[in-house]
Amino acid sequence: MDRTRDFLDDLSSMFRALGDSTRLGIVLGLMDGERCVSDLASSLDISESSASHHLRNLRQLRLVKRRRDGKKLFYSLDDHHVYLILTIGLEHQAHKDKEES
Amino acid sequence: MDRTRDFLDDLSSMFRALGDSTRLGIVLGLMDGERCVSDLASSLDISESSASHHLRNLRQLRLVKRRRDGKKLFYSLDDHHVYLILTIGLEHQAHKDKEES
DNA sequence: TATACATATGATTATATGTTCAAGTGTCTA
DNA sequence: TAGACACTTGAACATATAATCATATGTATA
Repeated sequence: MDRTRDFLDDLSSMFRALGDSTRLGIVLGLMDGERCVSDLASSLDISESSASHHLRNLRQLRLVKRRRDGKKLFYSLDDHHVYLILTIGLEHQAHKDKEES
Repeated sequence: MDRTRDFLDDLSSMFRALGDSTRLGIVLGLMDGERCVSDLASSLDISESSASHHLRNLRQLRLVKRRRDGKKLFYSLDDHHVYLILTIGLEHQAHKDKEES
């Protein structure tokens, strides 16, 4: 009955999902709007299979959602919080980079 | 010369650091203020060695900082962005939990 | 300065995770 | 309805990572 543990596990899973540079590239690529798999794969220079695996991971954690249009599946960020977390992460990183120079 | 890649690697490293439930427990435990290693270790029910390893990881990424007072080392969050990211993460998770019920 | 305390570090090992490849599913169009 | 497209899935493998244990370091105090 340890909800604290589950909560920690769930939240850390979300951060872990963003903790892979390929997946992070994907979600950052979705900040401007929806994209289909082949588009993401080619712009990130990864295989469609790899993109698909990562998108599955992100979708299971409800970080992204998708809709079908014909043969294509368009992915987008699922929730405003995801956008916020990414924005602050970007700020944090920019701030660190500035300090280092 | 690929700064984009480095930027992605650095940012994903930060998220990855928060993507382990033990480390996440540590930083959440620091949201209320500084704590020493033995204190963190006992409250999270982990060994001091494990706590120390994780704190080292977090410190290398500049997510936490420390100060010495006598024999003890007091750790705290390094930067306001870290606090913000955690806050939004907590909100996101609470929001998801609510939807699920 | 010897001892205890608080923490750090390095090596080892077991597990988790990302990538790849081959095969499968769903959708459109000729 | 056959073929092409767009994507998904599962298995296999290689690498990354966390936990543990033994040892080392830094600090206070008797």
